[in-house]
Amino acid sequence: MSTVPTLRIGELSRRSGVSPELLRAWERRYGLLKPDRSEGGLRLYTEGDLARVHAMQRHLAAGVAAAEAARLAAMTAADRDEPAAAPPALRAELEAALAAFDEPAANGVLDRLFAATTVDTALRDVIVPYLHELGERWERGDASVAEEHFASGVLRGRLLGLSRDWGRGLGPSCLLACAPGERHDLGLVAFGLALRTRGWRIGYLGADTPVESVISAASVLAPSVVVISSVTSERFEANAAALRELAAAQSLCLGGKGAAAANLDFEVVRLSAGPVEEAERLTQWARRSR
Amino acid sequence: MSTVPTLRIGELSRRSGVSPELLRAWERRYGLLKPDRSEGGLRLYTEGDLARVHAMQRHLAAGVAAAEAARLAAMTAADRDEPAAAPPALRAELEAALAAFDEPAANGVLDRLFAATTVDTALRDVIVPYLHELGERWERGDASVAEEHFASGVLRGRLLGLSRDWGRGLGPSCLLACAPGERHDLGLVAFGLALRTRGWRIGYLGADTPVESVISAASVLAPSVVVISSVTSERFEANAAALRELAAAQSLCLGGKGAAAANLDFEVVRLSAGPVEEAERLTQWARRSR
DNA sequence: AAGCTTCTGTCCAAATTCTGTACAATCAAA
DNA sequence: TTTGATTGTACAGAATTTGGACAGAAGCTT
Repeated sequence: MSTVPTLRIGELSRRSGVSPELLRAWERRYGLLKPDRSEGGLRLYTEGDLARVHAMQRHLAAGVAAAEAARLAAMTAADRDEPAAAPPALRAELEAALAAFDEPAANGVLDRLFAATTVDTALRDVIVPYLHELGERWERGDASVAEEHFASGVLRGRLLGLSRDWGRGLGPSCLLACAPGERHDLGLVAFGLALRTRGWRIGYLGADTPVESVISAASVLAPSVVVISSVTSERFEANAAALRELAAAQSLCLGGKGAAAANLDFEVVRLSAGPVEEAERLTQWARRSR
Repeated sequence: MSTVPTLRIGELSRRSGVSPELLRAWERRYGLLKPDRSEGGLRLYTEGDLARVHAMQRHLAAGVAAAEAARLAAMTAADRDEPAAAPPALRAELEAALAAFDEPAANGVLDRLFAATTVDTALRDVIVPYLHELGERWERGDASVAEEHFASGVLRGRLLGLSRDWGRGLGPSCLLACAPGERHDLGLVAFGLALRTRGWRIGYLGADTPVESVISAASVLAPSVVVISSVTSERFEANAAALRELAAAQSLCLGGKGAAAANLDFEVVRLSAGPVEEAERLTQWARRSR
């Protein structure tokens, strides 16, 4: 539900009929909205915030006290962020189709998924969990290499299709690469897509990228942030020296499951939760520190 | 980018209704436009720039703050209206865009390419030659790893986009995989697309696939032909035993540059010319042996 | 060369928004 | 009735955003 924050308080007031003073009061007293800020500190709201204000107004009109109404409005918004029926069923269908090497069926499921929900939700509730589970089955020996290859191919095609023109725009830019030797790139692509919906420009180098190559690409693209991803911490530790050098020159983050456990002798931001969650976190951080 | 840069600021102002001062302010403050310059330094705009200004105006009219409107306008890819150009020129443009890590520009070139010609021609005259040359530059040390990764990512996204539903249909089916250890999958994807235009059904396992995985996938999909690809002959030779076994059970072809030179102790069809040419050859063969 | 346009750089002013505090009306409980 | 919390509103003074203006130099057209 999160779109790019664009509306200032006056416009939100005009669209909702709630005075700017009251909007600020609701934010201060109940935390109803948590708008991003412009460089100069002006509040920037999303369409989703407008929906939340409308919910607040409905509850007020029904006679609910303001504090309660705010709580309810926040609840309904949270509900909407996790749409109910579709995703779990779709995830099972997707899994069945891919296990049967049935590419058209898998694409049909993905069609319905993307038609019914946002990229964020599709990634968070279906694709990433599916990849997670595939990885676990793989570790247990329950998934064949063939299945893993086939599924990766289908999903990579769809996700890269969505990545179309993700390098375009004016937002902060992020250079993405997998650590040397790392071949699991789909989580990184998902992360890139989640960043894209938040207004970022993406530069993508893909699987198994030497750190020097990241450095050389960064010198051309001058990204706001560089993110290097790996599922195992060893790939970070084996390149600690080069990574430290990169961290000195660039704003660097490490991502993927391996980021949390990596034992490194320098400070670095680690993004080891889900792609969508970390994209949100990185976006907040970028807004604060620009 | 989009048309020949020809409009000066006054003309752009007249067509958009935005004052020259404001156009310059938008450029300076938000980077909305990045016009080329005449020899004397005058700004020269394209039709695409006009579209971008119009997008900016739409967002402003919707009440979005100017800074955010510029961001949105730059994210929209409304500016594409390109004159058709000959493949050789497009190949050079593609190379330049990818060398500069300019993904939107590369996609613009590919858009024009696929709009102006068939998949076959695009693959044969632009994509495959480009990959060829990238490989040669890489061997000479003239292409950076970063460039190779970035270019692969962009092209993989486009080609896999075209691969949509290539497993559907009634024609002969072909299972594709790269040999174990082989990472260059784009030629194989191109081959799959060329087969697809000739009516084949494609099952795709992608890079670095163990031969046993190919066998297990083949047992599910029961393809008419299995094609395994590698750019070096060693990857075939190292798996000779497994390949012979596979060749006994399945109609097998070896593809890629490594297929011609591979020293093997059993008979196997080798497809080592270009993807499009070999797709044609394989299709003829399938017709005859049916 | 004349006349128009465009260049860069700087300044300005109106509108909007910011934070923080204050205040009146309402309402439930003491 | 009194008391205190809740809630919508108001305002002051500073800061931000944004469109516009202008000067002097330089490019472009005829």
